[in-house]
Amino acid sequence: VDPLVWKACAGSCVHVPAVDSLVYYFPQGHAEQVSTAVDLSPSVCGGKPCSLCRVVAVQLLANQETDEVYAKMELDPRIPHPAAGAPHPDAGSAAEVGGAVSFAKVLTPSDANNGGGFSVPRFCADAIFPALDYGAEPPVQNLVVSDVHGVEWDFRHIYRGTPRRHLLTTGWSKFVNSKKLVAGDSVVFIKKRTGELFVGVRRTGRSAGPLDFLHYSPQIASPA
Amino acid sequence: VDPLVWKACAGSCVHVPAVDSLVYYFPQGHAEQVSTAVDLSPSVCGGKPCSLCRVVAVQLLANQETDEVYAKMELDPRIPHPAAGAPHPDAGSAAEVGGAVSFAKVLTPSDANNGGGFSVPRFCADAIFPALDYGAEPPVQNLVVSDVHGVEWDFRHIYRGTPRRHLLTTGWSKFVNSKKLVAGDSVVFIKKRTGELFVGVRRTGRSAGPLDFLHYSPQIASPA
DNA sequence: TTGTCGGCCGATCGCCGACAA
DNA sequence: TTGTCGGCGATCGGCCGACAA
Repeated sequence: VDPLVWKACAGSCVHVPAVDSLVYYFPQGHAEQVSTAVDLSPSVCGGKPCSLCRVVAVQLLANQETDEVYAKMELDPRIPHPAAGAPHPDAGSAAEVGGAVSFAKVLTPSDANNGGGFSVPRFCADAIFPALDYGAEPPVQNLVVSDVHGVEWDFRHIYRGTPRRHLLTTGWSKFVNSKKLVAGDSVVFIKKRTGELFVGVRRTGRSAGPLDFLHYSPQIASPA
Repeated sequence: VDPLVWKACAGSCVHVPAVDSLVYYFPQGHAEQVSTAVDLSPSVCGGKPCSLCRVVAVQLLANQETDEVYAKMELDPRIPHPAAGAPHPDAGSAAEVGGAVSFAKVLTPSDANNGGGFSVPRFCADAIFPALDYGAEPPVQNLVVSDVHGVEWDFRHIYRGTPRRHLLTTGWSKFVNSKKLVAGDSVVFIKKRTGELFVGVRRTGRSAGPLDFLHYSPQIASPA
C-alpha cells in the first residue's frame, strides 16, 4: 500500500516506527490486541514486561476484505545494529505526509442508509476534490477514486439543494454496500500532490486489530 | 443429515455400503475424485490397484455452503471382524427409503432465471405436495419445506394458466439466489411418511466431489 | 453548514396468461 | 404436459429540494 495513503487511512494518531529505530515490545499489549495466541511464558519473554528491540522490517498492508490498514513489523531483541550514533527518527513517512491532503468523516445514518448519497463536508470538497464549475447549473463532475487495493470507484459529485451543499450521489451506494459500511464507520478521502484521489475506510467494530500480524521472533533473541 | 433425505438427494444411483460390509478400496479412483492429495506409493497401497476393506464407520453429511451431500467412510484393510458368515448386505438404508417419496428435476433456464418461478412437474405436485383445493380459484397453498440443514423455506404453490399447470412462485427466487442454483442443477423434493417436506440440490459443476472426505488409514493396515 | 425527511421518477422484480413444442 | 415469452403491476433504489438543527 502507498505509504501516503496508508498513513491517511490509519489516521494522525497512528505512529509507525522506522526501520532500525528502537522500540519497546510489550508481549502483554501484543496479546491483548491480537486474536492469535502469544507466548507469554518467562522462557520466551525473559520474565520482563517489555524488552527493547530493533525494528528489522516494516510492511504497510491492508486487509483484502475489510480494507483496514495494518502494519506488519519484525523485531530483533538483539539491539545493536546501526553503525553508530542514535537511531535516525522515522522521518521518511512524516515527510511524505506533507505531499497529500486527507479528510476523514464519520458516516451519519443518512450517509450509510440505502437510497441516500453522501453529504460532503465543505472543507473536504474545497480541499480534496477538484474545483467544480460553479457557472454550470447544477455544478457537477465525476470523480475517479482508488481504494487501498488500487480498485477504482466512480462517484458523481454535485453541488445542489437549498441551501447549496456538496453531495456524492451515483456510485456511492455501490461503494457503501460493497465495503459493507455502516453508520459510525469512517471514510477517508486523500488527494496526492499529483491530484490523484484515494479513499480508505475505518471501521468501528473490532475485527482483527491493527497488530494482528506483528511477529515476535524469540529464536532470534536467544541464538544457540 | 436424515438418512432418508440424504438418500433422496444423492439419487438412486448412489450406493452407500453398510458398516461391517466388505468393499474394495481403489486408491487411484479415490485420487481422481478428490481435490486433496492421496498417497499412491506402493509402500502404502501395497502395490495393488485395489484392496479389500471392512467399512468401519459411515457418516452421511452435507456441505454447509453448497448443500451437496457426501459420505464420510472409514475403511480398515484388516478384513475379518464380523463374528462369522457373510457380511450382511446394507439393508438398513434401502428399507428406510420406502418411507419417503422423492422427485428430482433438472432446472430449466426458466426455472433458474430471475423473475421466474418454478414449473412443477405434474407427478411431483401429485405425489409429493399436499393436495390443493381444486374448487378454489385459483387453487393455491403455501408450502413449508426444510433443506438438509433444517432451514425452512416458504414456497407459494399455485395451479393456474391455460392450460393449467403447477408453479412455485413467491419464495422460489429467494431460494434460487440463496443456493446459487443455475440451469442444469437439480432440485429434489422429498415427502416423508409423516408428510414433512424436504428439499435438496444437486449441482452440475464439479465442486468438491462426493468422495473428498473418504479417509484411508494405512497406519491401521500395517501395525508395528 | 449539513443531517434527515417526504416526494417522485425510473428500473427492476416477479406474477400472469398466451402459445407452442 | 411444460418451457419460454411479452405484458404489466408492485416494489424498491436512489435523486431531488425543503426544512431545521
